[in-house]
Amino acid sequence: MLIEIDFRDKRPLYEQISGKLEELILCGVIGADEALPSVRSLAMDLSINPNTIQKAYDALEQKGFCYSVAGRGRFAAAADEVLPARKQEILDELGKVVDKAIKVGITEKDIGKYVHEKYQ
Amino acid sequence: MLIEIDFRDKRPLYEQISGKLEELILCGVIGADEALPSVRSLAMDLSINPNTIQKAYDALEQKGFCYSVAGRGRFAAAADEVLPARKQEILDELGKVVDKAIKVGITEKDIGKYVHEKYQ
Amino acid sequence: MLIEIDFRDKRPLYEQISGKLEELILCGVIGADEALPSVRSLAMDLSINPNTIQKAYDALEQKGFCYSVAGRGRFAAAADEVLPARKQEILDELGKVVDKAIKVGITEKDIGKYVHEKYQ
Amino acid sequence: MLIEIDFRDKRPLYEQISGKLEELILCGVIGADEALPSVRSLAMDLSINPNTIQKAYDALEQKGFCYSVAGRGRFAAAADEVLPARKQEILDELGKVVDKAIKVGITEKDIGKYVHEKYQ
DNA sequence: GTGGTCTAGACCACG
DNA sequence: GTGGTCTAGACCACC
Repeated sequence: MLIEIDFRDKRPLYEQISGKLEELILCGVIGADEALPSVRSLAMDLSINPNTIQKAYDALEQKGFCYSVAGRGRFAAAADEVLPARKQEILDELGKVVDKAIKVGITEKDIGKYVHEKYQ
Repeated sequence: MLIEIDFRDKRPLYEQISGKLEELILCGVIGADEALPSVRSLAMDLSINPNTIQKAYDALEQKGFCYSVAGRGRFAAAADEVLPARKQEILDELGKVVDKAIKVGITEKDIGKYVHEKYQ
Repeated sequence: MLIEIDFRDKRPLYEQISGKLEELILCGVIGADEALPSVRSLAMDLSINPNTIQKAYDALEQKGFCYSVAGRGRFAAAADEVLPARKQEILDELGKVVDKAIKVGITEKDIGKYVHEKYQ
Repeated sequence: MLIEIDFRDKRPLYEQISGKLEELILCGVIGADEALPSVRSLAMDLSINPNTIQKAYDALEQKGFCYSVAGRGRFAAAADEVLPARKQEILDELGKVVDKAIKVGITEKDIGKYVHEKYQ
């Protein structure tokens, strides 16, 4: 699988996992209506308690990144459906960071330069 | 006092407190070598246990935002001494957000526009 | 366990504990990613309050000697990751002592002889 | 006066002060049987509580660095009388640091090189 | 079970 | 009065 866990990461495991899956869905690595690995198989794969995977999937579904069909499994939502919300989420985050930057006297130009480098 | 606590905030109390104090010191509201409120008095002020304040102050001191003198009290460090580190910290944070933005297809131009609005 | 507490020692308990653990990790007695005793169990072991152990572990983690995983426990960092910093720390300490020695007229040769004996 | 206080120093004030005086006496800046400043004048000088100075002088006298004459004041001991003890004290300290160095794998050669630089 | 946070109340050294 | 350490016991999220 494409998911790797970083045990040093301070975020809870389930959040790491759901985060990774969000990415995979958004980037199209997991296509629309494609089946996600079952709770048990993914748990085996990552050597992690199934409860934790369950929690990750619950969070994912709650955010609209996948849907479950009773008795059949879980399937990815279409990237287009969740992308706009996700974009807004990121922009909000960006807003907070910029606020902090302004407070300590980082100029708009500094940020522009820094961002530009990232896009190279 | 200039510190207020938000009990709905998910962050631990001590982090909220040390965060606020960081700001106040960085922005010069608390000048270099100015005395910070004593552990006990701030605890009374915020109706919070002194141990929690102590922990907040410990974190603050560990980051270099203040220093303590036995029997005398606690004093703010000069803003200049900690500002550069703080700036870098914020830029790093910015970097992470931009990485996410790139991943979901937000363009550099979008970010630039968004940032520009913030600076108005 | 390999940790013992000396109540005559003037250093605070948490410092003694974190100090001992630093040693054990640096010398490889506790290998990389090996689990450290849990806060509660070590507290029982040493007949010490869990909060004190927690504080010791916090200090340890802050210095990079271990990392914690929520719900799983605490694990030692690789010795290689922290050894260089520790070496520098010791050399700095050495520097201070040598400065004092110079001030009172101890010769380089005296020190050399003294150090040499230690290495026998 | 030649004494300066560093409020960021974690050592208690009285220890800083007695330490500085020890140095001055050992290096001969304050000659044998020379009068030390009175408690009150030194307290004024450093803007410090006289009790603190008193404590520093007590420590100094207890270590043999000075002696007091009732009604006349306090006078420095001869450097020769206290030097040997002080030298041994420093060598002991050196021993502890070297022990630590050995434990983390610093070689005798490394130490030699480091010490040599200090003596340049 | 684990780590993390918080409260309550005590004691110490320092100034 | 100040900061610092320690104990006792509680609650939470995570696994």
